[in-house]
Amino acid sequence: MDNVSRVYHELRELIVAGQLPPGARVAERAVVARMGLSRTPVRSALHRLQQEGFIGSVGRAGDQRLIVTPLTRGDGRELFLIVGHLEGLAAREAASLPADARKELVKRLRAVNRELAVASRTKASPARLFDLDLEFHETYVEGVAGPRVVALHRAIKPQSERYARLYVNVLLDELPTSVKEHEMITSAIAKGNPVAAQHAAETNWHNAAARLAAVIAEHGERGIWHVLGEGREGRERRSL
Amino acid sequence: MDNVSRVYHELRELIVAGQLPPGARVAERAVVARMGLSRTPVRSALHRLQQEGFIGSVGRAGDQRLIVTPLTRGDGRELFLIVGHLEGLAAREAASLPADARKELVKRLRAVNRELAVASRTKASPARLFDLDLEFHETYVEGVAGPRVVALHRAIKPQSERYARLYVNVLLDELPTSVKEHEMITSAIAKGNPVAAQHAAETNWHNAAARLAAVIAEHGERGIWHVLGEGREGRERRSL
DNA sequence: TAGACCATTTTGGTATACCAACTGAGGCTG
DNA sequence: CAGCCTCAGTTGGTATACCAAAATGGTCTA
Repeated sequence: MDNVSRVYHELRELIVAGQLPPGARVAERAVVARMGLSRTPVRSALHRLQQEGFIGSVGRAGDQRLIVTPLTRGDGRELFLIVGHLEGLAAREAASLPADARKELVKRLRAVNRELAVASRTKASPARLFDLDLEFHETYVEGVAGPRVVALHRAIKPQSERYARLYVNVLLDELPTSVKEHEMITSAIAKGNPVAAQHAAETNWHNAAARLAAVIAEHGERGIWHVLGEGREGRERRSL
Repeated sequence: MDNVSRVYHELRELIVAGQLPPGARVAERAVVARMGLSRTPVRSALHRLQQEGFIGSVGRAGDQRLIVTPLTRGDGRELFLIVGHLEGLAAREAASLPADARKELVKRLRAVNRELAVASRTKASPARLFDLDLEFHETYVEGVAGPRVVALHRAIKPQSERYARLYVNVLLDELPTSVKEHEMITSAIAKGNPVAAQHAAETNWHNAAARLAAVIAEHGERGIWHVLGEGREGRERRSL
């Protein structure tokens, strides 16, 4: 399963990073050529990406052509809400942990969130802010929630990152709000209040979904059109 | 993708129905022999089942043996909670629908729940009660929630059914409670109260998870041991 | 010149042969 | 008789050849 994992992760990375733009064609044989493997493992990886929603198919049944899933307003909203509910579940579990484990967790959460606050004030690079936000959320999901929630989270969260990366600059303005919401989650976990923790996490993402929807409504659905704007100068390959 | 789907659904049906007991070995070649296809489509279907959690792997990396996912208390609880949150999301969307669409939906929900109440009082067959409960939940998920939620629901809900089928008799005693909870969901949707609808749906499943955990704690984790009790008379094949 | 039609190419799906790693049982040895 | 070792069988992974259907692009005709 090692080779197919490699293909899976490499392609996923390309998609999340936007180097394979939404709507771009993804052809088995092209991936094969790029990766130097046979079609079999590539095919497995593509199936997995397709099932998880990174890749979609267009055309009727029988013959399907694979494309990178477009980024639409509705899809983004749904994605954020799903992630929010998964993390809500995780937060609930986190707040139900024994007191000492909770204390440990809260300590780590506060540390990360403090770093995020500082980085936000000092206008750190978007990438840095991103990673810190990511780390905060991972902290109360990984190792806390059950294996199924963690697996779903790992599969779905990166898809929400596609949206986040695309609208970074606009979304970063709201970072102070996020920091406050993070503190809400943390303190609910600290108090051992599962309902409040769940609610705080869901609210955080619900707000993010609303912000995203507003941004997309204003700026239009980016990414879909990028594909058509080909023929530019020396960019990296924009399709496979 | 047609052949793959056939294999996928047939195997999934066998697993959910319990004809392939938890822990049973699932060998590619055996499935190939049974289905009369080549390994390629079978392999795809198995990968999908594995990713969704119907099938698990045992043994270290490199060589993995596939088995039907065991039914444990922790896994059941997690599964029920996840489904509950997905349906909570759906219920929330349902309650946010325009008034006329909501009215239509509520009408169908009430009809199904009424049927369920009657069937419960008249001690209808477990299968019938099951299908009605299933239909109720499907009604406010399918066609209401977004495509991603629906897809996740379709992949995960059947796994919770494995538990439900295994503990039918015990779970059916609680059916009147379920009927009441269904009415809570329905009326929240009728009132157009998203928060209440979400909460009602989640509560329904949260209670179900608690009931299931209690039953499993009392009766032990069934299913894992069934596998060992092979060699009996003319049962259908219990492994592939 | 515009439109329709046909051949070529490209696509994903399938079957199959080969491979390395692991399992487990049997025999051999002390 | 116990323990170890070897070897065959089984498993999942990979590469590859073949296939049908659909998109593509060019040409021929009205």
